[in-house]
Amino acid sequence: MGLAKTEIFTDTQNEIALFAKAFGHPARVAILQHLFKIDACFCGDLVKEIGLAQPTISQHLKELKYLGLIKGTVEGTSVCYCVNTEKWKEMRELMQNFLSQDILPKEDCC
Amino acid sequence: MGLAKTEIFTDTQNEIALFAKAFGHPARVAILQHLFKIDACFCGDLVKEIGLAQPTISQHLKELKYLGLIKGTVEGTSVCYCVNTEKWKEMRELMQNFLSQDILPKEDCC
DNA sequence: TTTATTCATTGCAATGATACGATTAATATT
DNA sequence: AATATTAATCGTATCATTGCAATGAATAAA
Repeated sequence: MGLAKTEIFTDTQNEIALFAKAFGHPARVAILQHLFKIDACFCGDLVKEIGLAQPTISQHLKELKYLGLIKGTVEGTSVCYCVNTEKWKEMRELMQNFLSQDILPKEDCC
Repeated sequence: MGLAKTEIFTDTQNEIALFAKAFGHPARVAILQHLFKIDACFCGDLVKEIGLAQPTISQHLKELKYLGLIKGTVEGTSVCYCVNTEKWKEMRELMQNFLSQDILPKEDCC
């Protein structure tokens, strides 16, 4: 059916999946890396930097903005994007919890 | 076109996206959490635990196995699944590098 | 005001992902 | 051998995602 049955999972599981899905495309990974590297960036610069069409970049930015991972403020005809560090840390906390489940060293069973 | 243009991104960016996509579904998050919790698990147990049909769980397991994050060994009619801790740590290294880009405290620009 | 620039939105085509019923393959059990 | 159990695979339906051309909206520059 192409639809994830979110209702049978915990909030945490769904939240992890949502953030992970945002990183599930190399363009969004590249956008975030670039925003971290140069602090702030206009959409047009990202189009040049990444190499995808402007509507495509705009769409990826929209998703990242929807999750709160980036912010965008209008500056004349341009829009300045940057990482929302507050939300980023919140997300990282969640993801690192998930990634660090194996603190206790265990033997692989199979 | 529904196709990510992987050729215009770096290997690292594509790799991050691949692993992230694996965590982009709550069922796979739940499967991994359960495998960590009880060390090893049969497919049938996961079907009961998660609440999705057996073919669906089997499909999710296949993806996790393809990425090397889990291992599965046949035990009679059952298949025992467990986390591949080696690969898991490798993946975590990659993801944590990405998640820790903001070590230097910066001001949000917008 | 006219033109240019910048970016969002819309609409479309193509592909991917999710879910499951039905079936198949393999081993255990009787 | 016949049956049961377990899990993979196949086929199919449905929705999601990706990408871009075309267009629209808003501000800046002439």
